[in-house]
Amino acid sequence: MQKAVSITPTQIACSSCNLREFCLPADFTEAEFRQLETLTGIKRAYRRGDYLYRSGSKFESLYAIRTGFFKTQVLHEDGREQVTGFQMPGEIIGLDAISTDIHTCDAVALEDSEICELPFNRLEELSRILPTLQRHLHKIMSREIVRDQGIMLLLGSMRAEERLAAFLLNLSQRFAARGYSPSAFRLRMTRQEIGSYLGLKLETVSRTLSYFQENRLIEVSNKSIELLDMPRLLRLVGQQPNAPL
Amino acid sequence: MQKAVSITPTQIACSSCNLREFCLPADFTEAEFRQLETLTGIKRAYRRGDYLYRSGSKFESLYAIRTGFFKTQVLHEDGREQVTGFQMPGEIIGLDAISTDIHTCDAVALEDSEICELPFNRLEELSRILPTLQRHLHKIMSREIVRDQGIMLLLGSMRAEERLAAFLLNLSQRFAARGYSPSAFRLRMTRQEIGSYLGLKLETVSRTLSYFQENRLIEVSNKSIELLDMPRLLRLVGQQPNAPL
DNA sequence: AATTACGTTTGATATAGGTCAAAATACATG
DNA sequence: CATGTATTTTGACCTATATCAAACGTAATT
Repeated sequence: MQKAVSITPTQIACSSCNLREFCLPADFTEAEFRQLETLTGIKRAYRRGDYLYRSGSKFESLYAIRTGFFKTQVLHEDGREQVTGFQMPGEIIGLDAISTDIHTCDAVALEDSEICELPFNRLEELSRILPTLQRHLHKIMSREIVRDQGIMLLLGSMRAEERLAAFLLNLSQRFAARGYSPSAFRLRMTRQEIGSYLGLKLETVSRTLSYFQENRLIEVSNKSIELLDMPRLLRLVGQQPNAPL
Repeated sequence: MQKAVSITPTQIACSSCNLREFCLPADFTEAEFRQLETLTGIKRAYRRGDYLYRSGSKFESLYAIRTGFFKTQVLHEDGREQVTGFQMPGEIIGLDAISTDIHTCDAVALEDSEICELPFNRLEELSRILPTLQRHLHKIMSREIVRDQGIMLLLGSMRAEERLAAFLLNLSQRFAARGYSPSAFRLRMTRQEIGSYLGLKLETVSRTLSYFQENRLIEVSNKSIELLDMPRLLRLVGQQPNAPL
């Protein structure tokens, strides 16, 4: 993460928290902003491997990622784990816990990170006063539902190559939205974690990446990825079940 | 669907819409109820196969299912489809569309059904006035996110038998919550649709059901299912990857 | 009641991805 | 810097599930 995002007027007020998701298309008035600022509360730093919260812990706040990278995972009693997402700056985590006031997944820092805690009660109060904020909160939750549907489609009906291509393109697009290169980036997660997210074994992830490289679709070197042929990657994702590379 | 759900005082006010999800633990005052009732708007009937909404159509309302059964599905450009859920009375559909004001999936009636349309603007207005309703709406959306995480776990790390056992137990539990038998019910969907939902081919669904039957876990006859051995089904779900039946 | 369309079951066979294992590489720690 | 630990790659082999195909039921339609 080197380059900063261009800050539009509407983003200044909460740029301290990098609340991309909250700030995006919001058209708050000056007065509303001041209220919003009372919300953007405690900031915290996390080291790689630290848990932001654990499954089972009490829900108090949503968290906006300022810098760094997180993963969320649900654990099955028998020890199997499923990575449910990778989150980057500007994204909000903790939405699952609203349902029961108990977190239903773990959130773990994949690198040293800073987050901004958003006490949920405060957020609800404010969103009763600020319809724009209310709408925004709803959109964020709905977006998460849509994202999950996309993952179901991926897990339920794509083969390994498509899953991996979709994964890389998704990261690419999210980096681009943050002002970073869409075609060259560093993976923050292990092959194992990618595999868990995509419903594949780590060996399959590794093999498929190698295969993409042989075919000049990407260039991989450990965690460094370069997307060499986006059009072909895109075609791969929207393809018939057994289309050739 | 033959037996009605027992109606608690808090459920009377909106029982006309069977808004189980909204009514569950809500402790509204008399006055609040009257306001809520202004919301529960248009009721509509759908025939089997009818679309409640389609992917791409404009978002106006959430829908509460009063009677009947629906499925939601997302379509991939190449024609592949993924069933993302089966919904029964008292459940709310349409949450995905809040994100962009456009529906991102289709909702199709699996049998003749009645729904109750909840204009979303009205719902947002009301939930600014009624914190209980606001909280409730948030919980419903969050619950959907949690449900989706569960499906990711299922699709990403369970094998066919576990998926199907989890599916049957989930239906069982939801029927039970509505006052119907948890152990004998009729599937409203085809093997094909079950397969799509579980990331399996219809033949695999059929074979696995037959296998369960041979092992006296269930009794299947076309769409009629009877769960004969819930404890064993439960054990099957929470089991090591390759545990024996 | 006969006809047709649709859904389900079952079998035989193929294959994508899993499993197991070993070597190679990167990364962290004293 | 050296040493140990974790991650990644690659190979050989295996298995769960997909695919293809045919027969069988069931439910709508004439």
